[in-house]
Amino acid sequence: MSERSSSARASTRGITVAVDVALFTSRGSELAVLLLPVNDPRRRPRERWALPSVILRRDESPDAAATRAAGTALEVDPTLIEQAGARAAANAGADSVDLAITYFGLVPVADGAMHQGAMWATLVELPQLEARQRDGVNGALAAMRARVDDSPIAFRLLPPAFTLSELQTVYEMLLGRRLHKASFRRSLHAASLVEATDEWRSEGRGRPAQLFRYAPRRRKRPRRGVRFDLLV
Amino acid sequence: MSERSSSARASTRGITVAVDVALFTSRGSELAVLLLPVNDPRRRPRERWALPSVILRRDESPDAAATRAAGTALEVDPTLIEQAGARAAANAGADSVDLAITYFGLVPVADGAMHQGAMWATLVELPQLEARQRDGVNGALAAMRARVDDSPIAFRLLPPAFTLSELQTVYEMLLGRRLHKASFRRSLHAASLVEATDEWRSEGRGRPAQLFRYAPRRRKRPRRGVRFDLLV
DNA sequence: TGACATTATTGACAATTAGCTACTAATTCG
DNA sequence: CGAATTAGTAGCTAATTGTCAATAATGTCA
Repeated sequence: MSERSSSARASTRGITVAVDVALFTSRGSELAVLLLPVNDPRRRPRERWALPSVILRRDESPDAAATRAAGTALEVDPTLIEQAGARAAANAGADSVDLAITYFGLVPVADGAMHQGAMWATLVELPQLEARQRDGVNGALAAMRARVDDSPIAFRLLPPAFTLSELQTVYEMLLGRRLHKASFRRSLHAASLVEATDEWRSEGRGRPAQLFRYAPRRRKRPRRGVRFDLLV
Repeated sequence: MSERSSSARASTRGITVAVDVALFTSRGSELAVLLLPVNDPRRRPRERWALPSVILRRDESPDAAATRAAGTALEVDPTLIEQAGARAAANAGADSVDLAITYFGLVPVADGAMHQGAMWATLVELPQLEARQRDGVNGALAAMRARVDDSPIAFRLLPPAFTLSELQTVYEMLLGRRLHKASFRRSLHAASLVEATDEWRSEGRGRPAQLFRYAPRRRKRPRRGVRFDLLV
C-alpha cells in the first residue's frame, strides 16, 4: 500500500522465486523422495543433491511451475500435486533465489521413468542437503502428512490395483504407527472407497491377496462432533 | 511455455510479490473480514475495498511481511496468523503484482483498534471485490476452516474469558452446521482444553453462564484409526 | 409475587464405532 | 503331509457419540 516511492521500491520489487517439488513414492515400508544431482564445478559430480526446481516465470502460475518442475525429473506426471507453502529461501545469496514455494507430489511405486542421474532416497538415509532443500523436504512432508485424511494420499502412492495389506502398509508409513488389520478394513469398507477386482496376487508364501481399486462412491457423511483431541 | 534463453530469462526474474492478510473476527454468529479502503483517484472514495497487503521485500520472510500487513490495518497483533497459500495474482497487469501470498489472521471480537477507514465486513454482505481480493478471502477462509481441528482457531477468535455457548457458536460458524450442546461439552471437557474461572456472565435473560479460559493441559492422545470418511 | 419463558448445565440411556482376540482360508516350503 | 506364513472375518468388549430429558438460575410480565 503506502510503500515509499523510489528507493524502497528498488529493494522490494524484483524477487526471484523458485518452485521446488518434493516427489514422494513408497519403497517397501519407507517413504522415498526424488533427488537430482547438482552440477557443481567446484565439487566432484554426484556429491550434491537437490529437489527438482524451476524459476517461476512472471506469467506462470505456481501450480503450472510445479508441474514443470516435476517434468524435469520424471517422464510421468505425479498422481497428485499440491502446494505445501511459501517461505524465504534459506541461504538466499548463493543462487539468488529469494523465495521458495514448495509442492509435494505423489508417484506410484516403481512408476517413474526417471531422467538422467535422479535417485529415490528414503527418508532415513537422506544425503546431506543444503538448507533450502532440507526445509523443502520437511515442509512438503509435513504438509502431505497433514492431508492424509483429507486427500487420497495413500491411494495415489499405489498403482491402480493394490492389495489391502499394501494399502495398510502405506497408511502405517504415513501415520508413523501400526494399525489394526480388522479395524482398518472395517472402516475402509464402511466408507465405500474401494471395490474388489477379480484378480488375486500371490506374493511369495501365504494366501494370495485380492486386488482392489480406488473407487470412491457416494456415501453419507456422518455428522460428527468436534475433534478437540486433535488440537495442538 | 516458450523457451528462449536471454529474453526468457528476462521474463522469469524480477517477480513482484504481494502478501495479503485476511483478518477474521466473529460478529455474533457470522464471520467478518477486515477491509481497507483503496484510494482510487478515478472513483469516489470508499468505493473500492481491499485486504491489508504489503509488497514482499527481498530480504523479508513471508511471515514477517504478513505481520507487517496486519499492522497496516490494526493496532493489535492477530492472535494467530498462518499462511494459506501462494497463487498467481489474478488481473496481474493492473497493479503489476504477479504473485499473491495469502495469510489468514484471527482477531478476538471487538478487540481491534482499527486504522483509518477500515471496516469489518461480514461474509454474507461482502462488497464487490476485485479478483485477487476475492480469491484471497476465499482461499484464506478455506485454509482456516481446514485447520479448525488442528489449530485452536475458535479460541483465538474469542476473548480470554468466554462462555461455552459462545465457544459453541464460534464452532458452528466455522463448521457451518449445528452442534449438539451436550456432546460438544462432553468432548470439550474430555480433552482438558478449558478451565473454569470463578466468574459468571448474565446475558439478558436466562441462567448466567460460567466463564472459561483456554488452558490446554497434557492429555493422552487416543490412538484412533484412519478416518476414511473424511476423504474428498 | 408467582407463573412462565429463556438460557445453562448435567445425567442417563441408546446407538454406533473402534480395539482386540481368536478363528478360518489359501498358499509355499521342506 | 505338516509347519510356517499371509489373507480375511466373526464376535465380544470398551469407548464414543447422539439424543432426550431433568434440573438450575435467571429475567419478564401479568
